[in-house]
Amino acid sequence: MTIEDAGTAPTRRTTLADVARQAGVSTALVSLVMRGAPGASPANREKVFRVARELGYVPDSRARALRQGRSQLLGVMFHVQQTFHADVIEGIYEAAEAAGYDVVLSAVTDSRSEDKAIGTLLADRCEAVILVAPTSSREWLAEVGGRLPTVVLVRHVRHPDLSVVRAADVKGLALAVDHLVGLGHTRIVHIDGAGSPSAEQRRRGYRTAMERHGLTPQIVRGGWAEINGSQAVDALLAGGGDLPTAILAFNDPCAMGALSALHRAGIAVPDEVSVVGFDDTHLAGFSHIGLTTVRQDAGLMARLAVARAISLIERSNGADEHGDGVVVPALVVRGTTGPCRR
Amino acid sequence: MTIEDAGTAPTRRTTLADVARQAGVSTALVSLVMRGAPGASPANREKVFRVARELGYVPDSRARALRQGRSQLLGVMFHVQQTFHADVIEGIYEAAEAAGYDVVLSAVTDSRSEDKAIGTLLADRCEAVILVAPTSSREWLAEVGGRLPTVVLVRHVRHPDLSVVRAADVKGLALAVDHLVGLGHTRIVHIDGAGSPSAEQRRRGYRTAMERHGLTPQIVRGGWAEINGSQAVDALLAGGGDLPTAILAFNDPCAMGALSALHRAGIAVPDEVSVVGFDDTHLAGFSHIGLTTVRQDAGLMARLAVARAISLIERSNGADEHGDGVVVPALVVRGTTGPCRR
DNA sequence: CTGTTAGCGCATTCAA
DNA sequence: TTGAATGCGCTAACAG
Repeated sequence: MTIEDAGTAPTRRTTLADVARQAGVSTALVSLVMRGAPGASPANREKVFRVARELGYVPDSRARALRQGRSQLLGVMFHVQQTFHADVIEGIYEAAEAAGYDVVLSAVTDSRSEDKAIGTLLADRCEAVILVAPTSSREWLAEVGGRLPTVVLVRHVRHPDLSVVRAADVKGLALAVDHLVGLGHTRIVHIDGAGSPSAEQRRRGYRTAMERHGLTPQIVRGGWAEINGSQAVDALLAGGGDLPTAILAFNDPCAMGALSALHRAGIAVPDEVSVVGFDDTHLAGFSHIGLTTVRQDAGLMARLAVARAISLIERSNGADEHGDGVVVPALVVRGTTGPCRR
Repeated sequence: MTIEDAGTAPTRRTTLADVARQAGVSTALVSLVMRGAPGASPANREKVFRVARELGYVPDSRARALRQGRSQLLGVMFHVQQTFHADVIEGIYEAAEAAGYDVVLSAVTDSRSEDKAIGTLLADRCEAVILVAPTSSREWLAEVGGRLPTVVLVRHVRHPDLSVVRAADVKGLALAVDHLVGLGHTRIVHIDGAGSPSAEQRRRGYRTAMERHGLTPQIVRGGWAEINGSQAVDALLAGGGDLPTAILAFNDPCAMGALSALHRAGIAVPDEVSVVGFDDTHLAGFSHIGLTTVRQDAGLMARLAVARAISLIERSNGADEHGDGVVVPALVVRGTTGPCRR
C-alpha cells in the first residue's frame, strides 16, 4: 500500500469547468461552444475558444460519451501482423469518419487473444464491432453478435446475429485456377490457410475448379504467414515426388514465403513453377517479381462493413438486416505466373 | 433533426446497478466483487459473479476511469502501413499489460493525420503517449510533451519535455557500410528516407562511415515505403551513369522496392548489386532472397518505451527523467549482399 | 442568448 | 459485511 499509491494520476487535466471559470461564463455555454452548437454570442464564442486554447483544453471523450448515453464508437478487432488488415483499417477510418463515428482499434497479437481484444471493445462500450478475420468459434462470435451489432469481415459464418462482409472466395480461386490452366498447367497445388478464416472456402473453391477442369486437386497444409508458405514448399520438396508446375497460395504473405523457399531451392519462378497469391496487398506489387494474385478490394469491404455496422446501430428494430455482403474478387496478373514449360 | 435522431443507442447495456438489483445486493458490493477487492462474503461473491455472467455484464471502462480520476491508459500513435510498427505494437501490448496498463491505439493513415491521431489520444485521457516514428514538427511534439508524459520512438528529438527511445542509427549505418566495404564495394549509394524520422541521422551515419573509408558518399532521395525504393532505383538507372555496386536503403520496405526495381531491370542481386535494408522486419527473412539488414530490436524498444512512459506517469515529480534510451543495432547478413564483382 | 440543475455508470467515502 | 450518499466531466433540459 505504499508503493501502489505512488502511482496517482499526473497533473490534473483542465476541464470544462476550468475554462468556464477562467472565461467567466457557465459550463453549459462552454459546452455549446466546444461542440459548435448554436446558441452563443460571437463575443462569448470567441472568448471561450481563446481561453480553451490558452488552457490547452481538450474535451474528455469518456465523460461526453457517458453523459450522452452513446459512444459513437466503432470497435475494430484485427491482427497486427496481417498486412491486409492494415489496408482494411485505412478504409474503416475513412468510412467511419465520414459517417460521424470514431474508431477504436483492438489488436490481436501472439500474446493477446481475440477474446481479450473483443473484451476491451465491449468495455469501451462500442456501439458496434467489426471483427476482421476472426478465428474464434462460431459460438463465441454469435454470443458477441447477441450483445451488440457485429460485422464479421473476411470470414464465412452464417448466423442470425452476425453480418458478414467477405470476398467470393470460391470464385476467386476459380479465377486463379482458370488462369493457370489457361497457361497450360495441370499439376497445380494449393497451399491452404490451415485453420484461418476463409481457408475452408478457398480449399473448396480450389477443389471445385480443379475438378471442373478434370484435374486432380492436391492440397498441402499452410497458413496465413510467410513462414507457412515457406515451410509448405520445403515439405513439397522433401516429399521426393516431382514438383507441381504451379502453386496457389492461401494469401499473399503465404505466397511470398513460397517464393522465398523456391528461390532458396534454386527453382525459377515462373519458368519452372508459377505462383499465385490472394489479397493483393500493396506488398504484392513490390515483391521481387510482381506477384500474380487475386485481388479483394480492402477499401470496398471496409466501406461495406462500416455501412452495415451503422445501419445495424441505427435501426435496432430493422428485423434481420443481416446477410452476407459479398465482394467480387479479380485476378491481377503480374510476373509470378507464366506458361507451363513441363 | 428527423434523420439525425434516428441514430439512438441500441438496447441499453447492463450496468452494475442491474446486476445489484438482480442479485439483491448493493451496487457497492457488486463493485467490490467485480474488482476482486476484499470485503464480500464468499456466498455473495459467488452470487454476484453468477448474476453478472447471466446478464452478460461488462464493466464500463469509461465510467470507471472517470470515477477513479485516472484511465490507466497508454496511448500509442503509429502508422498502419509500417510493418515495423506492428512489431513494436506487439511489444507494447505485452509490456503494458504486465505493468497493469491498457493500451489505446491510434493509427495514422493517408487520410488521418498525426495531429488527429494524437488529438483522439488526448481526448481519451491517456496518462502517457508513445509516438512511434512521428513526423510532426519538433514544436508540436514538444507541446504534446508539455501536456502529458510523452515517449518518442524511433525518432531523434532533443527536448526537455520528450523522452526518446531509438536505435543508434549512425552506428547502424556504419555497420552496413563496413560490411559492404569488407566485401570490396566502393561505389555504395544510400537511398535515404527523405523526410522520415531518423532519415537525417541515417544519412549522417552513412556519410561519416563512407568518409572514414575514404569513399565518396552518394545519396538519392527515397522514403519509407516500397514505392520509394523502387522509384529511387529507376531514377538511378535512368541517370545513365554506371550503377553503384551496392545500395543501402533507408529501411526494409524501401530495400524491397529497390530489389523489385532491380529485378525488373534484369540486374542480379547480389551478383551485380548488393542491397542492405534497415529494421529487420519479419518480412526481411522471407523476401525472395533473404534481405541483409540492420536489425533494431522492436520488442526491446517497446519495453523501454513502456517502462519510460510509466516511470514518467508515476513520479510526476522526478525532475527530468527524460533522456535518450538508445538501443544498439546489429547487422544481419542474409542473401542480398555478396562480394563486389566489379 | 445565458445560467442552473440533474444525472450518465461507476468507485469511494462513511455509517450501520 | 453491507448499503446510502457523493461526485468524476460532461451535456440535455429547463428556467431566466
